[in-house]
Amino acid sequence: MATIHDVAQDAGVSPTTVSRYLNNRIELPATTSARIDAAIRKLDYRPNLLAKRLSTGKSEAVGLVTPEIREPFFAELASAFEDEADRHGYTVFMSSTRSDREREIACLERLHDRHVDGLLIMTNTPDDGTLARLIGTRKNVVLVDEDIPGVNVPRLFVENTEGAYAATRLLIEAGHRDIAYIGGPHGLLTVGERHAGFVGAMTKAGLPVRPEYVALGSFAPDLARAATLRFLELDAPPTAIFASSDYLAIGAVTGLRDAGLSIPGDMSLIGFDDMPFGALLTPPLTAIRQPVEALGRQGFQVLFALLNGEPTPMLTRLPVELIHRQSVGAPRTTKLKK
Amino acid sequence: MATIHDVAQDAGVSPTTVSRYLNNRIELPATTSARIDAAIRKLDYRPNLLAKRLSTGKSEAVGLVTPEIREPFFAELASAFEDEADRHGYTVFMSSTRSDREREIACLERLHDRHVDGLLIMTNTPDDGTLARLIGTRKNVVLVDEDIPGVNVPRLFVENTEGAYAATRLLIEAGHRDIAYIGGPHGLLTVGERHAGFVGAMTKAGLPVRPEYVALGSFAPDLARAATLRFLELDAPPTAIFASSDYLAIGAVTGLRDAGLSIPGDMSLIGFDDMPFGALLTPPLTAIRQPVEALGRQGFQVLFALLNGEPTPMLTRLPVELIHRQSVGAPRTTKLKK
DNA sequence: GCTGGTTAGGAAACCGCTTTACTAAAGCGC
DNA sequence: GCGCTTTAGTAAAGCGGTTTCCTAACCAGC
Repeated sequence: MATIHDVAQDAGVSPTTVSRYLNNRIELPATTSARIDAAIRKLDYRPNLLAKRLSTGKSEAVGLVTPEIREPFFAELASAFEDEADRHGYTVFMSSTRSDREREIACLERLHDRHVDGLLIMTNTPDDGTLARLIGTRKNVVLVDEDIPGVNVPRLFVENTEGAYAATRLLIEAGHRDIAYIGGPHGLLTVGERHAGFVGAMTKAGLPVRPEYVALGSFAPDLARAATLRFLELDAPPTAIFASSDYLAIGAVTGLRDAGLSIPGDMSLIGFDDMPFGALLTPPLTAIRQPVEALGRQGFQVLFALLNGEPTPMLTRLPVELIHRQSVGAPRTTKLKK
Repeated sequence: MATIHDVAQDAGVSPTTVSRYLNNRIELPATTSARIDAAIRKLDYRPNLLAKRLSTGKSEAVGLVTPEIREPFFAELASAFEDEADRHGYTVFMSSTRSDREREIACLERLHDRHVDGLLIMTNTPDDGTLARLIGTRKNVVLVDEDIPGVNVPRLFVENTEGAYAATRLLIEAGHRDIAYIGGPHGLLTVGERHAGFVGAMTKAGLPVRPEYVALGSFAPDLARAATLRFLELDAPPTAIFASSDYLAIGAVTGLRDAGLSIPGDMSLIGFDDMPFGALLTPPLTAIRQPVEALGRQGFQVLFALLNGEPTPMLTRLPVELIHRQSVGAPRTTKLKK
């Protein structure tokens, strides 16, 4: 492969000149630049990025850390992030940590290793402080969707509380009083905020938040399914369920289906995320839509600003939106068959 | 940040020694190695990967090129691929080309630029020869899922023909004679093979393949929806549809739902891929399952072998599996309401 | 005490590019 | 034709490793 030296030699100038010409750090007479251009074309020269990076200390690559790229929420976000990065001339290293702390740490190391210039991190397992400590020592990190307590980096979240409030309000306005809530793991910002929104709406409406109607624990659909079946075992099962992610809603749908119940006839259901598959469920899932595309794009933009030393908002909240579909109806009037 | 020189100085040896020690290219007396280890720990030394790569010419990173990471098939595959790569100490550069030829080419360039050591490429738009020509000049490329005609690199496909044959057989055995087929864009191996499997099964059963029952064109669900509605306009609409991808099946489901028809009562439907959401549809989608996890893992393994100069199979075919669910039933006995 | 083989480790070139500091030559004003 | 400013470049020192020779010191054998 041709190097900058070969080009320089062919064009009869020094490598310095070629380098500076290529990086627009010099004005060259037309004849000289023409010779360089010709040499580049003739030799099919392409700068060795590795060398360039070693020299400049920049990699023009950013990392995207997701818990699991298979999950539509992260895949959608990744897609938007990558598109935006590409548009700015950055390539992206993508990692699925599978919620493994070791792998999350490895990604941070990669940043340390100058593998990437910056990192957008999404996590969905509560941090014991390890991550926070590590991130504290790094530059150019942006947190999206979920917080890691104790780190002082730009963060991009959605209006979780407002969204959950709106979701709960919708159920209340449909006439529900016995509303169950399925959330994710304890100790997560999104979980806490959405729960707070739920509690807020209930309280404001003068409705009790009954502990047996609340299931927190994980983001696994299976647990949501189990929680749903547990709700149905109660003496007075709820008439509506608010699942704080579409993934959890799927578990609820499965549970209800297994129990032979209909949505929204026997049980109303509302999700949070509004993933494409939500519209395909029967009935199509009513949900709070997260602006996932915007989350990805703005996530990159914030990171980009950070990389360029521009001022960045330390906390951005993106609005959510209520998407009306058909999984919410009036409370059932008959008893559930057991 | 500490460099190898700092470590060497602190340990009282030369950088050469540290480098060789770190790369297991030298046997050192315990006292010396202990001093080096201590220095590394003390200085929190981490080798600069960029420098290492420039020096060795290897990047220990591989690229994964997908048309669209948002699509579950690719996301699932990416997840498995990444996991396998991680296990081998490789990091992965992931790209969503959005089926943009320019971006596909850019990924290939990245390989050229030694950004990555190898590339696993998935495409779903027919090639006009551009890609083939470019790949011809590159080393360490593996093709997965879809072929690019005219390139001589290891390829990893599934048994498309057999799968389509089995899907069609299932419909035939359920009593269907008027079976429609929705495929992807012309000129793609998977499309051709699946179509061939469909035609094969029909012919073998002595059934006619009616051109008005065949819709080829793209992988967009919307087109599948439109095709489905077109089928319903026919004087004698088919009684079953074989969609050659789950994504297309979704379009068919939407079309049928819009037409107020039930599955499988009015129309049987079978998909190809068996994505997680298939099980969530109502009714759950019967489909040919592609071994997407294996596709990802073996894809990496083949690439890994290639990188290490080991012999690699030039063509691997992974078996598919028929997943029985509830979207296939007996042909309707009554006329469709128009 | 000399030779030859280990052991332990180092000097220097190199990977390909960037960048700082510097200069030769041309142009210009007077 | 002398000094000053531009113009058009260049030499060389990095960036942080790896790797190919080397060599100094020690020891065994004769």
